[in-house]
Amino acid sequence: MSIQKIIASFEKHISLNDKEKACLTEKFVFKKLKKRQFLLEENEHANEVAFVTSGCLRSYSIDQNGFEHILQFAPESWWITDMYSFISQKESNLNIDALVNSEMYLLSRKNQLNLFDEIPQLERYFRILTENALISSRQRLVDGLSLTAKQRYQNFCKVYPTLINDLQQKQIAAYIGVTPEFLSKLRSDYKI
Amino acid sequence: MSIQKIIASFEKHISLNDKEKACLTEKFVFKKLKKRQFLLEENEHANEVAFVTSGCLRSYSIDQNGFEHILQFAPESWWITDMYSFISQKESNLNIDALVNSEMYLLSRKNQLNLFDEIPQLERYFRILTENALISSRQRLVDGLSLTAKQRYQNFCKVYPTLINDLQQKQIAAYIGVTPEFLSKLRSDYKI
DNA sequence: CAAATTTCTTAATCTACATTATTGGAAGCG
DNA sequence: CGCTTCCAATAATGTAGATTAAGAAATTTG
Repeated sequence: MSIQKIIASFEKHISLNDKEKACLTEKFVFKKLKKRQFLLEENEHANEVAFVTSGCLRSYSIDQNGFEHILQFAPESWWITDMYSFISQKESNLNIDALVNSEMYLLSRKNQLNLFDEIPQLERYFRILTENALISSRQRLVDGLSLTAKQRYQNFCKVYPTLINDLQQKQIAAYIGVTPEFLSKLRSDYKI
Repeated sequence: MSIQKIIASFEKHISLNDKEKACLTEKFVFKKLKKRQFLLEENEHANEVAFVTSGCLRSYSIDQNGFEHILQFAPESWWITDMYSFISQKESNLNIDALVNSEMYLLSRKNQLNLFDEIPQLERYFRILTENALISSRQRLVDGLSLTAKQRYQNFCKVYPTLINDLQQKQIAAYIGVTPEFLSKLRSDYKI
């Protein structure tokens, strides 16, 4: 069953006995989204974090001029939520939607906090997960400040080789921080 | 004693008994840095995380053209390290130095991991700390993609009103991602 | 305290990337 | 199956912010 993918993810960092696994799995709720459907919209509350078992989601903000800026892609076996809203339980500034038909398991903040008390190893898992997310977010900040658009694109191709084929160019553009037109130019220069 | 500032920081998120506090404090090592001295240099290993009790540190990377890009300021009661090197124990890409004479307590990764086992509440504290750091890092990413340089400067003034007086303009410029010349222009436009 | 160094300001010029517009092709849809 | 909507490519023009330079103010150092 696909919920095994969550267990597998946990067991990369911690070990769980059968009782703990049973306790865990009943806290998750299965959900399907069709392409373009939302998991979360701006001004809603992010009550859950999602573990994607198939497909691909993205989180993004929309600026004053209506442009989308993508914060995160979540393909299979990735977690996604609006961390700010999830933790503070305040209104979200982000949108999360499905780029293709997708399946996922949802864990509410309340259930997550209960799990932290019941299974301290789980708090360790999420501590490690968050540390790694922070490292990559900080690296992306440095890249945004140091690299040209072309270098950021080449970097993206190197870091996410599997995503490159599945994503539209406008999604990649909205992630690396350029217009689709300019990314198209970069790619055509690159071919020559 | 200034190590009380660490305890105070812990107690914002978790509660500790006297025995735990004693166990804790003996794991920290006091350190002073004079202005411009390094806590960490590129290619070294970040073996410790620092809790600043006075002064101000910064972490930054140096790009191909020799320009500095600041990732984080750490004034009093903030933590700072190169998370990537600290966790992976690989070579750091960052530098950390003191902007003014500073005092701090260092906690080694080894001691930190031991503390996580001895005092599970401490793992909770660092989980929360890392969650908050991730939220602000992601917000900064969005701001970098959505806002103009002027908006980022105004934002910085709003979010870090206490830092504005203590920091040189070139440090603020290296944080918000503009040249010192352009920040100077922004500020003169702003006054009129 | 004077010299040296660093930082800030101002201004002219330059460029990486945005904006706008047009076209052709692919994908969704009734 | 044709119609519509979306997406990628190309190109002309525009602009936020970089670069360069040089003098003034502040800070450091001997």
